Amino acid sequence: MNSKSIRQKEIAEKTGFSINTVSLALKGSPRISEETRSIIMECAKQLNYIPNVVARSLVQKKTNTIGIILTELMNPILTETAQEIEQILKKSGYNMMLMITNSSPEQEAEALDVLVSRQVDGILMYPVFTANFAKIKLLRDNKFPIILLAGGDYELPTDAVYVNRREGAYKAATHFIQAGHKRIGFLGGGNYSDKEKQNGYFAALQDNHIPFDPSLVGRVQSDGYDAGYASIEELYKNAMPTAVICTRDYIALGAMRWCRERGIRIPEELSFIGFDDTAAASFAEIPLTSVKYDVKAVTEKATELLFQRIDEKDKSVAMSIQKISIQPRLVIRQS
Amino acid sequence: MNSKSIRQKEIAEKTGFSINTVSLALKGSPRISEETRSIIMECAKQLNYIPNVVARSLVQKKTNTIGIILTELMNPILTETAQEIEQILKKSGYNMMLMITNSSPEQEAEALDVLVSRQVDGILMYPVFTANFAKIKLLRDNKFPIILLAGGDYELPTDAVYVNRREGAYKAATHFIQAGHKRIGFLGGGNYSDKEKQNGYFAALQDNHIPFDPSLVGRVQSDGYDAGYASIEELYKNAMPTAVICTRDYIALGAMRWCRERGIRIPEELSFIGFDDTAAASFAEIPLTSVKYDVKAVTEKATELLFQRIDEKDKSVAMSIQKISIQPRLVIRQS
DNA sequence: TTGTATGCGTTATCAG
DNA sequence: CTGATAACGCATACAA
Repeated sequence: MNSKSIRQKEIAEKTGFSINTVSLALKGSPRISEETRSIIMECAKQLNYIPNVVARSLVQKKTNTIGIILTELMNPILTETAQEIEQILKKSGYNMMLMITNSSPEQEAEALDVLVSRQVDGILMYPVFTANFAKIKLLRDNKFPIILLAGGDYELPTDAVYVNRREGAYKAATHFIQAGHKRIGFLGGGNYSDKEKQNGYFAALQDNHIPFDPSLVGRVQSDGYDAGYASIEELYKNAMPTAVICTRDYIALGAMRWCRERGIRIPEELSFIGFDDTAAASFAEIPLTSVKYDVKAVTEKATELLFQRIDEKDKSVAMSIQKISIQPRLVIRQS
Repeated sequence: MNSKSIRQKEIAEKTGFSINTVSLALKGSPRISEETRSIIMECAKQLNYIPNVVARSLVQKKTNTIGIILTELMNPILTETAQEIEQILKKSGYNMMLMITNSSPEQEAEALDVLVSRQVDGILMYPVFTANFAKIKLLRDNKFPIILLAGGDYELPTDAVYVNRREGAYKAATHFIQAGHKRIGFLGGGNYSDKEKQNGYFAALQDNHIPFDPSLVGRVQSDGYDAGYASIEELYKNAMPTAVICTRDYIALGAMRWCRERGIRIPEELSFIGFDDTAAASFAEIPLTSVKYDVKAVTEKATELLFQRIDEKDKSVAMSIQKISIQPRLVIRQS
């Protein structure tokens, strides 16, 4: 891409060897004599030769690129996911093409198409919902390496590594129950992961023989601080809970602010548990108990699995589909 | 990449046309009759043809890929930067290869090399420091499109779009001075951007004829919440400031917590201003006044400039080097 | 309107 | 140990 781009051809002409010899020498093939190798290397350095990875990818049918599809980046969990994946990939000689879907199925479909046409060696994706499962299944059927970072419960025969949100909510509810709470609220949105959490909450109530009161389940319009602030009032006034599970830390923090402004004491009058164990949870005025999403565990397992799938493409044997579930952990603080 | 990868060749054989005709028809060339075009399109759809962008890139000498180099992703400013850039690039038909340097000059150099060898059409980078300026200059001299997202003050003839941190600190200090503060502290780290802020702080003191007391400048070891918490004590006890400018919101929030735990009232006894206007600043117990880093302005200007540089490569004319400075704005809250 | 020939920069195959 | 030749999949100039 320089003004005069140096190719192997130039250094072949300069040194008098064939292009082939140059190619072999540059990648340190043992078939080339030490002497000519050093001549070629020297010349390459002098001309500031930079290999053209695009050409190499074309002939090797391998781009050393992994596509990452995320719904957004501002969610701290996904930020960390992206960062961790980048670190791991780099160590293994891969680079990362990052696509953000804004939780739009159309953008997700587009991202999949783009990545496939760019010949990425594999894809890690945090799916929007189930909208593109047909497309994903098609890829999977063609042995394309693709791992989902969520949705182990999905009815889709695809590899997935995910945090068991249902279990997280179950643990949160159980924690409240053991502390003597009887009226435990739930505040979340309508998306799939929140539904999973809600199921865990229900299960804990049921296992502990606590009757379910529908008014204890509040709905939130978005998943930010403001939404928590805006939604807690209705839940609080209608159901009078003594504890509330919120599907995101920020929702809990917003709700806690609403309480603070009205003199409702936390945790004496009302307790909270959030999800994801974000930094904000730990340094809130009243540090928030939270269900920790173990990003490192997810990214490590997911990349490991992805690399296995990539290796498999050459061989004929293939592992069966893997659904790897990571257990969440409750980080107990003062809320 | 499918089990049997469909190429233009296959659809040429199937339809009886030449590969060339197929190629032209698929990209909707007007030179192909409507009839054969629809035949070819139909066949392509049926075979689920996916173009090989790698091959296309090789011949066109254009990858439609932009490299993004960031020091990290967990810093909210950089998270937003990455997300915004992705959105803008997508609209213009580009995709993004993301590299994280962990503030290591070695990793930064490596990232530059990788991106160049991958033939990206341009690079946007948030530089670690000045370590790789020779390399960057070399690229720039070869007309490689590269825009720095920081460091307008750097002595480097390269395009840059950045937020004027010096000006931000100047505004913060002036705000305090106008509120009657005489003993204004400064809490920051030793990196380049914090130095710039410190210079703005000095300038404001000087312009308002406030004598400078070295004990008012505190040093922080990292740039997180804990660092602020740990570092405010020394500054407070040694210099007894009535207001403190912190180089990051999190530093301020940590310091504010330390004060709260000791009954120091904010803002009556001690005021704070942070930098970046992060979400955490707005919903802190005492909402934090902060110098807003206008990510959207930076990313929009930077991509615009980058696209111009990319266009220029074809033409012989070239703009002179651009240093675009974005003015920060003080978001005043209750701290 | 369509087909032929050539090239993008590299690696792979097979001789020598 | 080294060199000639053919791929990789697509796009382009030039013919027909």
